[in-house]
Amino acid sequence: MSLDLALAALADPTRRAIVERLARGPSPVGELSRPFPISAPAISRHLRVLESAALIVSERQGKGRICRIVPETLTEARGWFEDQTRFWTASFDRLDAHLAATERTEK
Amino acid sequence: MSLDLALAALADPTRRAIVERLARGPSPVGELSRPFPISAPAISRHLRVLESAALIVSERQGKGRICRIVPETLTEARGWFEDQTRFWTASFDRLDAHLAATERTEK
DNA sequence: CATTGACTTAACCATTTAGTTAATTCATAT
DNA sequence: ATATGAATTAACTAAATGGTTAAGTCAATG
Repeated sequence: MSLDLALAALADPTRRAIVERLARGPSPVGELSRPFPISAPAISRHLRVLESAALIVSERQGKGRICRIVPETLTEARGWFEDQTRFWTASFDRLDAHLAATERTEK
Repeated sequence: MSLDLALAALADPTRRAIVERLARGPSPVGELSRPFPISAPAISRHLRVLESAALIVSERQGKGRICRIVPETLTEARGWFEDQTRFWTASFDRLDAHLAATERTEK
């Protein structure tokens, strides 16, 4: 997975809305595009961006095309945030320790 | 917080590296920029992007400027991913239930 | 087998982005 | 008062992005 591609893809509100929709279950392209006031080609390109970021996959189904989410990619991206917030928590703990030590020293 | 701004900011590998560094503790700009092969103005603009996304704050300190992370913003962004993966888990559960129901019916 | 429906590709445009070098600000040290 | 150091602002360029309309693909249907 490329975190670059995933985060860039998710930075766009239209694409994020599409992902939010797909997290609730698969959907054909036509239905996905319904809520948005932009042209079909615009949606098509958003989907391609999401697909090259491996956030979704799609397959033909009759005339149309059905999209579904790739949960693993979302999970991996989530992992980055968890790592960072974990580090921060650790720093916070170290700060606590430092303050405690300082206070002890200054007594 | 704007998830748009936060994710767009974090989509760039240089900025993500800066955040990773700052998650471990505050740092002056000069030290932050050391690992990167780009000019000082380029770093300066990356920092401004991070700051307008509320991912970091900075304050003057003598000649230079010190940056520190804003953990809340990272936490809120993480929340989005948790929400989505939670929904996916729920869908998965529903699929389980559906399959179970189907199997029951077909028996 | 021609038509229709559902998308995608092509070609184009305006805006944003990430980088550059040169000039500027602002606080300390001489 | 001036020079030095740390970083930012200005001005510019090349590439990427998100939108448009018009044309093309491809499976199902009449």
